[in-house]
Amino acid sequence: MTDFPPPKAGSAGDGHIELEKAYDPKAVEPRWARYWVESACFTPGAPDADRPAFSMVIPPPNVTGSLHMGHALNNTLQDILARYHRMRGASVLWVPGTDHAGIATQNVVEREVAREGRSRDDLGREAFVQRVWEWKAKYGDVIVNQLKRLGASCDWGRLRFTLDEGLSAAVREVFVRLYEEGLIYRGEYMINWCPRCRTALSDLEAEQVPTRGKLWYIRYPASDGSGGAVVVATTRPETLLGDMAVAVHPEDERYAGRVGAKFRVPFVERDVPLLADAGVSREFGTGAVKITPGHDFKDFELGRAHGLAVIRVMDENGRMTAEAGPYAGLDRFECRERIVRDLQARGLLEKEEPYEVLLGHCYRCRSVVEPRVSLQWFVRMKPLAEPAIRAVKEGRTRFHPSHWEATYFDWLENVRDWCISRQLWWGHRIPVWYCGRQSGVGSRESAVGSRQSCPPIVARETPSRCPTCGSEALEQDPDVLDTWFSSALWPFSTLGWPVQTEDLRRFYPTSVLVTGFDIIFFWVARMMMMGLKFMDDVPFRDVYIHALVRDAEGKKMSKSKGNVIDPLDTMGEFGTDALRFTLAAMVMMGRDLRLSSERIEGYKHFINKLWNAARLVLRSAPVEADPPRAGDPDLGFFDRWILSRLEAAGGEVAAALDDYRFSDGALALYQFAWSDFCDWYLELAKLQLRGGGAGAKATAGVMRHVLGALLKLLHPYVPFVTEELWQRGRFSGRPVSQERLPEPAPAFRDPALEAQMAVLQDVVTEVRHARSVIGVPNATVVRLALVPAKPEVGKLVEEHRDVISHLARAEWADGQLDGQGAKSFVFSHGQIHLLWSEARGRELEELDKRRGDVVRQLSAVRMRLEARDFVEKAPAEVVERARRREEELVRLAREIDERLAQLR
RNA sequence: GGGCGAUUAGCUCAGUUGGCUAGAGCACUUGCUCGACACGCAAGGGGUCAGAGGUUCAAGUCCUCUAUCGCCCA
Repeated sequence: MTDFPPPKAGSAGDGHIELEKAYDPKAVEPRWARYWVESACFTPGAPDADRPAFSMVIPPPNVTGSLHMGHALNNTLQDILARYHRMRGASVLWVPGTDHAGIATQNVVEREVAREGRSRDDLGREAFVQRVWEWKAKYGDVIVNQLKRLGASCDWGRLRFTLDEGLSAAVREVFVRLYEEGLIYRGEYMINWCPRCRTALSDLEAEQVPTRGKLWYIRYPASDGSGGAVVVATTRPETLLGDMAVAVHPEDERYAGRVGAKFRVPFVERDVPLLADAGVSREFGTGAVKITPGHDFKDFELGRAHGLAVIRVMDENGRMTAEAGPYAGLDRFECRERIVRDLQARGLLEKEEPYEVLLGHCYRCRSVVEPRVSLQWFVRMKPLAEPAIRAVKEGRTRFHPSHWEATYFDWLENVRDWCISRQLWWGHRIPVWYCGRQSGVGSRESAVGSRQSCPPIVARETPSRCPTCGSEALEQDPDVLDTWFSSALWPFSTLGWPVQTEDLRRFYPTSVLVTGFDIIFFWVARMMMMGLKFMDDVPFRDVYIHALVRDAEGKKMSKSKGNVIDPLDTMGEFGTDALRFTLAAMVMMGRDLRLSSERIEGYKHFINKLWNAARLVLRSAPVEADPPRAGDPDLGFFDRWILSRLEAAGGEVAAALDDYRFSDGALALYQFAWSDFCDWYLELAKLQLRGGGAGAKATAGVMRHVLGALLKLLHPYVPFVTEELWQRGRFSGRPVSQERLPEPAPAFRDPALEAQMAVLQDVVTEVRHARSVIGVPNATVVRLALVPAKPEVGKLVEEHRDVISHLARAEWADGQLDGQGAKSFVFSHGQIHLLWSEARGRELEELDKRRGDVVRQLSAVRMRLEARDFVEKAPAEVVERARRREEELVRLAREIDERLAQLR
């Protein structure tokens, strides 16, 4: 392990340490980020029977990417878990890596090449792929470095890339085995095609977006020259060039008797039959629809059922083919306009009306995708989906929050086969070879009834000759696999599979996957399928699904809207810890999180507060101060109180994080640190230290102990400031990231004492309130008398007179102050009298106001107590509480009335 | 069309299996250079828990319906 970064000067040298007045994250964070990476302290270490394994794989960001708020959230949450479990003593492995992101990366490099005035075809496949690798070598680490800067405690030595050798071997192995088992097949089907990217897409990659379009009503004249016609409604008139039929619902009387008649498709002058098919909706348009088996999903199926031929009128660039007759060579959208114009000219356009259509858009380039018949590779999903459904039903993998299971089931239960081939150059080349020069590999649209005589060779190792005929003229399938195909293997491919590694044995299944709901289908479900298929076990025990980061108005952040909050800017302005804590505190189960820089600034203040609390502790309590022991008689009331509160806070954080309630843990620590520790304990500790003696020594020990424990508990959330303070405070010779979280120490828990403290806090607050009401200046020490409502309160107040007097800036008057012009206040624990006659106070209004509250509450409590069945049916304890409350309110009312009578 | 999730203070959100006076942060008002911190301290104002009905001794919490908003799938 490398040495700590050099400590700042400024220590007093006698065990008391002086810190700067304010925390400066910029001066601290880069140092620790570098140290954590260089010291390689986040490796899981050697196997150890005493240390349970905790593992995660990072959702690999695209190599083209740069850190956005979604990454910041996702990785902050993972890092909290990693650091928390590491500090709980687990052997933690968090595997980092990046994704080659086929289309996205290819697009980026294509644009780069285009700036040189060339296309990828100009370069040729090999040279282009080489360019992409060069690009990756140059820019591929950008996001990795940003993750390091975020503090992500990954085992950076195990950084993986989906196109690495090992991961490629995994991809080949999976492909071959699925092929051998008949779960991968090649066939000619309707797929989504992006004419811009010139590749097939899976169903998921074609996003259905409601789009404003039109519905055109087109007349197809009867072929018999009778002058009859059928009118069809369509949103895509240009496809009529590929029409092979017109279809109606079999029970639609409007077309009764006309089924079987022929009609003429305009422009191509093709005679097509009127078919009856129950799949046709009678409500849509005229009830008659055109059937284009080559360019529509439904029509393709319908065409198969009725034995219609498939013709393609559009090519891979979205241009019209020779089959489009007079329109050949036109772009698809231009063609649509021309067709509509020409229909109008021929009087074949009945009408057009506005219509909202669901249009598939390429999820990478936003182009409108075209349904297109082509020869592609597919994964048969049903047999893989079934075990994935069962694993979640049986609770072998659990979703958090669990309602996402419904989404998961819904997709898997209706899943369709997955088109996995992509007509790209950047990715895992499909491990299939075809024998013979004439195999027609390149033309994926003519392979039906292909001339090749030898079966395709599907192999893990690149073959040198055809096993069937011995020919050496082999050609590899030109396509690459869908990027998500390799992502699906990520939980085991990163651990070494197909080699049976030690890592696989130790860390598979991983403990939890942390990801956003938007990739449940794309990624989570597919990993489940592949993990169960090839590892015979689920890939992760838990799936924690978090929501999206939005702007303050709840809108999705996007560059075009200009509402993006850049995590890197934020980290520079407020500090990484502030950003991390904000994200963790705001992430509520399954709900979007509305981020604003005000919010982050607020938590920056918290970090500074922590810094200053440490500043006080480190300057006041020497390094050598002994940690507290339960039962030590030197421990004061308030020492025991803060130790008890610390126990509670530690327990809350652990319970919260074990349950993925990140925000509950964060808020518990926020409350503990700010309210309990700073506002109350440290103020009391100052007093205690001034008293000197054994009590002061014990308090110094408690101050350091609680600060140390707080730093550990906060460390998973805010690693930088805690690491800095741990080191500056000389808490141990190791980084806090390598420390163990405090073990639960139930001996320090003391709920009865906490209840007493709550009474004291009420008393102090009440005196402060009274001062404020009657306008006593802050600096003035006021004379105070207190009449306790109960003997216990009196005893408690007596024991802590000095403390109350200090915190409330008051000095005790002996005996009553009545009749000396004192102002009086009535509250739950008694009456307060303040000697203050200078200014006209607002005592009367205050008493009146309080009287109103008391009367209202009293009537509510009485109503309950007098209700017929309450006393009989409610639990005894609830009834008892109500009775006590009633008594208290009666007393308050009486005392307020007495006082008011005196005053009036 | 099917599904999921919301609706609580000006804003963003908590609120376990129904049970004390519905909480927090931010914002707001007032007063503060008391030896950690103005990135702060102290005190305070602010809510018919979307609406209607029901179950119950008791509903922000459970059930039904309505309204509005968001997301996913087709």
